[in-house]
Amino acid sequence: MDLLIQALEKISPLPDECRDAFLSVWQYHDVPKDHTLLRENGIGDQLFFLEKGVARIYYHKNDKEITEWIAMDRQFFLSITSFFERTPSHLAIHTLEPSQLYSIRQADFLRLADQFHPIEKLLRKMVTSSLILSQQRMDSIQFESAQQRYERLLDASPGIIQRVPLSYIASFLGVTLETLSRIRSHRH
Amino acid sequence: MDLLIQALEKISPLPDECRDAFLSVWQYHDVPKDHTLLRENGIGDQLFFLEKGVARIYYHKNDKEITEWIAMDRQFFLSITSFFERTPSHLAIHTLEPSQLYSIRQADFLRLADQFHPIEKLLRKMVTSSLILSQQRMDSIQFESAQQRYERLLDASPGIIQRVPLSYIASFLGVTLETLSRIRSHRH
DNA sequence: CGTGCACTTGATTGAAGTCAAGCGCTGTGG
DNA sequence: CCACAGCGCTTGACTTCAATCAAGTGCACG
Repeated sequence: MDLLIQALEKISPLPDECRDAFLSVWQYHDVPKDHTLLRENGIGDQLFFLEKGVARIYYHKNDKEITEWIAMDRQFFLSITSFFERTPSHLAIHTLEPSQLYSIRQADFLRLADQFHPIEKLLRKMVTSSLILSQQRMDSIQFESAQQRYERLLDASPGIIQRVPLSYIASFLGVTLETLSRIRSHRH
Repeated sequence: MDLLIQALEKISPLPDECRDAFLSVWQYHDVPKDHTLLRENGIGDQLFFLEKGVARIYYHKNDKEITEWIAMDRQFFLSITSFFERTPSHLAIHTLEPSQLYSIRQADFLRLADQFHPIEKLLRKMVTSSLILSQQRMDSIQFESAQQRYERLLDASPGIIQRVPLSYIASFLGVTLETLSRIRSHRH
């Protein structure tokens, strides 16, 4: 649980008494590669912390699979679209490597936030960073070419190419697999 | 100040003692049409509440003007990009009608959030709704045609066409003025 | 009565999607 | 041990949506 605690403290420090209450509502999962952690069961209202491994959040939209997020070691991640009841049907999480991760239910998080000011603050900061990421991604989709988005991704997550199939990366970048392939061939 | 209080209470109720402290840091502005409220002065880290009127937040990106948001009566609005120090240079706010509005500095908001749990919660909820909006908009940009985005806007803000020049609406929708014009001519 | 602004219309271009075929592994059954 | 099936990725031809560039219209106001 050390890595989780560290990551939390980095966002916003928690006094001991509420830290214990908070940590107790996280669930640990140790799963193999290609494991489907969540599947269309309506319980997508969770926040995750990936201690080690690679995971992918995706959902279906008009029979197409959309990769909403790819998380790697020591990242928090959530399906923004379903954490806040705008639930797209069919949310799923799927590991791409053997992974260890923690999850917390939204309801538990909110209950503790009501009870403890520092947890409310932590939550606010987490939502804020999600918002910033969301804006950056929107900006990227709106104003950058697929080429630039790809280069930005390589920059932000070096090594992702080795660990994640291109088809998922393409979907995450919002382009087709063919387009991604062409981007990769034109620039070395 | 009644409309502001009402709008705040609707998001998250505030006990009297912190409500007074909170309200005291809001600034009132009563400005004519075509008034530039903020202009490239680096003080874009503000949240606004538009009591009455129409306002537009925009910034410059490679010499082009990007309309980030158009707010109408009784809406909160902020430049997400600059409220959280990802500051794009040259943020500006501009009224499109005579308007009455309130503003609060980010620093004041944060200070009071630290002091009062209910204000922290209010802030968290506001950031959360921004995040949801941001996601919806991203989704819209990524998966919908310009046509569909336009129709969605008409739905969400009927009357906006009468009150806001098409060039701003086009920029807000992420298309050129010409494209918007064609969209409008093809469908009634 | 022009000058400019808000918008429209037309012609051309470009980025990415779609459909379709092909290539090179890897793993499994005969 | 080979053969072929399937997956992951590439390549090619064609289409589509929206950007760009370039005129043109019509109205508002000084």
